[in-house]
Amino acid sequence: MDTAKPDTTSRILDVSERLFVEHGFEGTSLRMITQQAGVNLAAVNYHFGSKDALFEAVFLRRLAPLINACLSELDTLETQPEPSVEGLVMSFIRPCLMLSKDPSRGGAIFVRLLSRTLVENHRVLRETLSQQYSLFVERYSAAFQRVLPDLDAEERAWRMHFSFSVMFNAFAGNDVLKIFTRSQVVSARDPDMIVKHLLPYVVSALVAPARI
Amino acid sequence: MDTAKPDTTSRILDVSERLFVEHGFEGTSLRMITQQAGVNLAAVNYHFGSKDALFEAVFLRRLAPLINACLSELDTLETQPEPSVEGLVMSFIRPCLMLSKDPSRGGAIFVRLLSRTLVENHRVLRETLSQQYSLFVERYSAAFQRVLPDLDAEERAWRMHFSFSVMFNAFAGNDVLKIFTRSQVVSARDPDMIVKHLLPYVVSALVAPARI
DNA sequence: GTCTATATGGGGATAGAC
DNA sequence: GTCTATCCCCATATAGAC
Repeated sequence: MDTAKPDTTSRILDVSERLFVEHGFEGTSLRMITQQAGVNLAAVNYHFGSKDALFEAVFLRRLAPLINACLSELDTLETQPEPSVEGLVMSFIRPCLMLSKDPSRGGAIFVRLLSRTLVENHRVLRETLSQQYSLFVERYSAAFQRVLPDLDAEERAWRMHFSFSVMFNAFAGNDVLKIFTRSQVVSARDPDMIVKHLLPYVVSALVAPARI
Repeated sequence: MDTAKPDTTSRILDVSERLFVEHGFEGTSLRMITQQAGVNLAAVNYHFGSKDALFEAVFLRRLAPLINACLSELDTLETQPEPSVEGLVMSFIRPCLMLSKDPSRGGAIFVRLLSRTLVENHRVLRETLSQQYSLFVERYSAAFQRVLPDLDAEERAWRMHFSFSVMFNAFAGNDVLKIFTRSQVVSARDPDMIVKHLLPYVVSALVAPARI
């Protein structure tokens, strides 16, 4: 078993990922990071150049594999003669599920970080990443058009928007009802439990006949 | 027309609400707030005591009216012999819509702040507010049980969870797909447009027959 | 690559005059 | 209630020894 501690760069990335999601970008100091990573304070600037660049590196490490897994699922789906709505939804859920079950727990944390950074509307998502992965939305838009051809484009776009919203928040573990109650209504941490209820919910909403 | 500038306390609250949602709690300094509000740096500590207390005050000003509007809608609903799922969903949407259309724009900003603070998992939502408004979840849980009696409790809780998640994020203007594309898939800023598509989406998912 | 020491600036909070 | 001036702490970043 490999119990040797990873190199400095990885240790910083792992700790940063956790601290950024816990305290946010502004709320996390280099002192917290380097202390918990067991490295010297100057190490972040030596290895990454700045706190901003470190933040970006945290994303670049995990986002590409996630996107590529989704695109690969879409490739497979497109070879099928009659792709189902379930299949399309699962092409997004499956990679998220994979992340959520990451034994190192880094993946599960990353989805939360993505969610938090999205709501923070941070520069790294607005600029660096959005232009890099716009293909993702194009491919999914086309795929949704294929499985839901009877909806007009506007209604289809909204259902897609809502569906990604609920799926993403489910995996990020965002529980709106937590605002109003200490005890959670659902035990939203077991990924398989999430999917068991999430998939039928989203599919039902997507395939509902259009209102007149 | 009343063009007189509001008093110092209100000005600080208005500016804080906007800056907190824009830059987050940690990313907003008292210097930014007092400068934009056109008041002295010491004013925040004089009127609110601390930055933490100011943050809490920003919430307390708007959350109580929102909750009370929802509870009042539920009261009305419970006088009806056969409340519909649409009616129940609208009992949450209507007060959110009212906020989103607040002519001073403060309300619309507040929903975003609520969303951001939820994801930040800030102390003020975890401690101060959750115990104060746990009645909200109890009332909605009971109401969902009444309109969806055929679902088992677990499935109902999950559907309720997902529904609040998608509704709340819709009003907060959170667009997951923005991560991957500069241009938004939907023009998510017109509240009426949101509701026109949101209500059917949520209702379809809620009323779908339970899977075997 | 790693460390210590430090430069430089901004943060929240407050004392005390007006 | 409002202002100035200031305290003290912690932030990021870097210089330079090892």
